[in-house]
Amino acid sequence: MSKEVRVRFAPSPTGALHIGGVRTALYNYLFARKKGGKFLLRIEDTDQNRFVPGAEDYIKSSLDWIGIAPDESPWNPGDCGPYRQSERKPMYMEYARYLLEQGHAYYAFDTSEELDAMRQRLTAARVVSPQYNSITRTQMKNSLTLPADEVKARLDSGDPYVIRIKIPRKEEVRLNDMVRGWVMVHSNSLDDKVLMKSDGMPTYHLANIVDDHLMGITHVIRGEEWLPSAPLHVLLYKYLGWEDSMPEFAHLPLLLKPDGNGKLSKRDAEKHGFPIFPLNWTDPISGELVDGFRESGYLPEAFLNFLAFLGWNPGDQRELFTLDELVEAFSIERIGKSGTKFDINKAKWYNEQYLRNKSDKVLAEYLLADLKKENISVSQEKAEKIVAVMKERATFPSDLWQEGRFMVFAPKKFDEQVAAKKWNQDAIKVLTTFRVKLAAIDAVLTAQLAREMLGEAAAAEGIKLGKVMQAVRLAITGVGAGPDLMQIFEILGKEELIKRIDFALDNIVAS
RNA sequence: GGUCCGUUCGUCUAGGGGUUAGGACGCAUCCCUUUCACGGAUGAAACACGGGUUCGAUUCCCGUACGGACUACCA
Repeated sequence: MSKEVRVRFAPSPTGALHIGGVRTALYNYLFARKKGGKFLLRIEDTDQNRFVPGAEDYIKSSLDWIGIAPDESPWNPGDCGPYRQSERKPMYMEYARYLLEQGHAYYAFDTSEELDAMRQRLTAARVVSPQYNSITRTQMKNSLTLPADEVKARLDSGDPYVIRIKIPRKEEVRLNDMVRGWVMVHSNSLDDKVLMKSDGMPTYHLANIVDDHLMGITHVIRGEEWLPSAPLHVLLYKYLGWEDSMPEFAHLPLLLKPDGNGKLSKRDAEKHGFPIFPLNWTDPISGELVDGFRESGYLPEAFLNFLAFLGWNPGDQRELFTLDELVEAFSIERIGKSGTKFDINKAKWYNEQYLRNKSDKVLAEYLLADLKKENISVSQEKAEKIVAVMKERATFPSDLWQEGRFMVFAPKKFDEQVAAKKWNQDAIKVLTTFRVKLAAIDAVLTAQLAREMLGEAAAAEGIKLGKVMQAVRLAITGVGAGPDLMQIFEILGKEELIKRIDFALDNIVAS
């Protein structure tokens, strides 16, 4: 029997959660569900300088929005807590000490000025990669170069120090990535990364390995930006004696800019006018607001579906998937290797698909909510009729109202181009006759009845209905295009129609 | 610069030693329709380049180019 799958999403609370992060979380979630395992969330807040208030709530809300809440998290702890690295601070030193004892790590006392000087010296000497490594460490202030008593004295006196990993000089480090296959790196291209910072906090590298091990993580699914440091992580598992339980790695392709190249960034959102964050976010320091998919009118199921397909596909030609269907279809093997450009058109298309699949009842709620903001009230019945005819042309729920304002408000002005082309004596005659007929009926105006009456009006004037339809539409809605006119007539009703015809007759100026 | 990763229509991608290289978004045309939209149909549109290996390569290998990530006491 194989071990229960446990995966984690491990964001840093340094600002709004980027869409790429949401995708990483989603893939982790899908994999966990598919394998009947657990999806955990761990907050990686070891850098106290970069902590941003509210970022953690933002992460939670984002995942909740698309329905992928973690099984274990700071706000829903399991047996492996705490789930914030800052709260796990006391746990890391033990492992750093073990590394020290085993000779795989050492104390370093260099100041940042000394480190800068070292890098400058190496750069000046045209060393290809100036780094703290097996060669340069012999010239720096650390427990490898300093006499033992001085090291002890420094530690005892509370001198600031860091603990660095001692990367072996000649070793081939390899890992079998689930999306990329074998990746090999020679240890001489690795540097002696800091494991414990002088403030007593671990760096990402140590904390990550320790926590993943302690939390029983079986698969690490994360962004490709981590691939270069994965060999370091492999080495840490080995030195900590956890090689046998080392998780499998899957490095996800990055999300790229829609135009040109480069990683998708906040600037792209501003430049192209579409969101790249799941929810609205106001920076607590600058006060700057960035738009979210949710507030921009994207439905969570559409956003989710869109996101899943950024770098993954099911291998067949289906494109519309619910979360459950995604779970069913998901596999890491079908994740692509290359970076993915972000195309907002596809996101809009998904939104349209999901919007149209919603019932008129649900859609009416969106409409009613928008109407309420403007203190307009219409009946549930009328709202449902309106959305029924509007939904085929809407991308966002707000379009239901924005594109259909004429359903409530009579036009005050009329599209001049349409008026110039279509408004003529024939139109005026037909409308006038139609108005008379309308005033004479008692029955409730249905689309079918409206159609008959308008046809009769045209026939009475000896005019082909098709010739004047657009003018009629103009008179009633103010514009030249829209949903089926007879449906609009039915929704508007007799009285409103008469009013609008009268107004149009008085106000449209024919050219 | 160095290390690592990648490269099929504009975009997301399927495929894989012999295919008319398939689908989706977007675009165009046509049909439906009183209009627009929806829907339907059709079309334009791709294997980065150069060498191998092979009877045959877009597919395998090697280079080149291009792109990306990383190169902090940030994650």
